[in-house]
Amino acid sequence: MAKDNKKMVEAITSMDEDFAKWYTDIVKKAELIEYTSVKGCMVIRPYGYAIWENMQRILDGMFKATGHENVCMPMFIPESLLQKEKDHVEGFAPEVAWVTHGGSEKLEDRLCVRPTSETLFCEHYANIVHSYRDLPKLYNQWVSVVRWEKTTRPFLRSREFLWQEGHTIHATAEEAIEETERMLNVYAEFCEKSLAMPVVKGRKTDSDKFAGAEATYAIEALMHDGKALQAGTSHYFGDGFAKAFEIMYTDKENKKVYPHQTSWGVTTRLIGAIIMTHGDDNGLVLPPAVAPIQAVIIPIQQFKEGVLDKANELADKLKAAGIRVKVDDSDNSPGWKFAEYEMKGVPVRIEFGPKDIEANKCVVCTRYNGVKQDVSLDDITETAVNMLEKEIPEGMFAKALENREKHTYSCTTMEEITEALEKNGDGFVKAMWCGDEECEDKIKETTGVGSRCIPFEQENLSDKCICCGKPAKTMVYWGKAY
RNA sequence: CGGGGCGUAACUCAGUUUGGUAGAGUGCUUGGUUUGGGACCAAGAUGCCGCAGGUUCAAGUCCUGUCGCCCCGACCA
Repeated sequence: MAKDNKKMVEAITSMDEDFAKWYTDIVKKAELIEYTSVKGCMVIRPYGYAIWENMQRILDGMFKATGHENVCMPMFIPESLLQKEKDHVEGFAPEVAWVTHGGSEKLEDRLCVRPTSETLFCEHYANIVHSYRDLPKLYNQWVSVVRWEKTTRPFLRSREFLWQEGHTIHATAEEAIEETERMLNVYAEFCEKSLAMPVVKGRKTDSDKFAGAEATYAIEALMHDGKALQAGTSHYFGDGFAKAFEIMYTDKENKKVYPHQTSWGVTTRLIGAIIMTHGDDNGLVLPPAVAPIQAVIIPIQQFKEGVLDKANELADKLKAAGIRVKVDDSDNSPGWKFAEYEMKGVPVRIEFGPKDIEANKCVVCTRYNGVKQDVSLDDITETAVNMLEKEIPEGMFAKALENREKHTYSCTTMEEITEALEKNGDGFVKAMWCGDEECEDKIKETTGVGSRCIPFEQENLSDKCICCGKPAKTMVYWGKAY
């Protein structure tokens, strides 16, 4: 009886039973976040924040390697500045938070808390860009932004969230377009290599474009429940913002011309993406590259002479190889610890007790597939490094890719879409499209799936639009989205 | 913004139908025994029953209002 009660308290809801509940169970029980008294604003706890710090470190290195510099813009935007670009303000105004008072005094011009910083960068660029010699500027910032969302969910949609926003300005359209693509590729590489999460690269349809952009590119990932998640975006602005903000430079021919801009971003939503891509009914499963703890050592019969000492020695050995390792010498039972670190998604667990010491080995268990094996202490460093750098990320990627393939359906009629979704569950639908927004809307209305992106990797499934039957222009990925 | 659900201990919840001393399990603290899949025994500490009014001799329970959170839709990273 006591045992049943315990299960009720400790267990997480299974994915099949209620995916949304499973998700919130995980973010709470893996100690990633805690709710606060402000809706949509969460405490990112040390374990969750450490994941973000690891993401930051890797991405920031990639940004620096591609020539970018970090800056920091203010968090307030005067209303007049936000309104300079028409589409932009229309897109964001409905969800901005306003500061109306300074102390007890009402502000003449109210200030919005940045929902994104295009306008701030533009104002700044107008001041510092004068000559072709000033270009390009390849800037990025790591900050938080605020969007007053109605429906909020930890990591996936919060009112304040952490992100990086890159903002670049270039002499030519070609250069800016190249930058847009480069950064999308950086994101894709990061997701696939560091997060072991397969993504589809493509362009957004016009109806789904960023407010003020000429073209929006995105990487789309498929979550375990068959819903799509936009994992990163990269926008090409052309010279639209430059015109609105009067940014001009003098070119080599001594003519005043408009520069071309881009922006691109990823957010803490990626943590949500990891949860929903790799997680299982035992909890979180973290890709080694971003796991705060990569290997946890669980001493067995730790009260016995020498066990803890040897465990710490083993930890030191692994640390020396650059592995983030923890020895859990708390007085919880081994079984409790197994469950705890599974919940927290630690990629590698090492069980280590008297039997192992005697046999000069340890028991290594990999989180993503649950496989347990004996490894000689002579080989443990090499084995662990290989697991963390190669075997686990590759295995996780393959598993995620398999799930995506299983839930990707090529369809040539509307009925096929409905059938596929009903029979196999939500997922990506590949179908041809004429390019007409009316058809886009109609497909969503009748089948429930919206356009996710026009993938760069095109396939010719048919010559006709799945909706109207007119000649098709492109193949589109459709899906239900987060 | 529409629909649904919920606010009682740190957590999960019972108690509300029919008003009458504030409950359980888990967790926490202390001591002991345990340790290869969420161990066991014993002793403890913990409550503005979301908030504000009202009805009543008496309100966690009834009435009115209000705030918040979660889930599902529509929209958005």
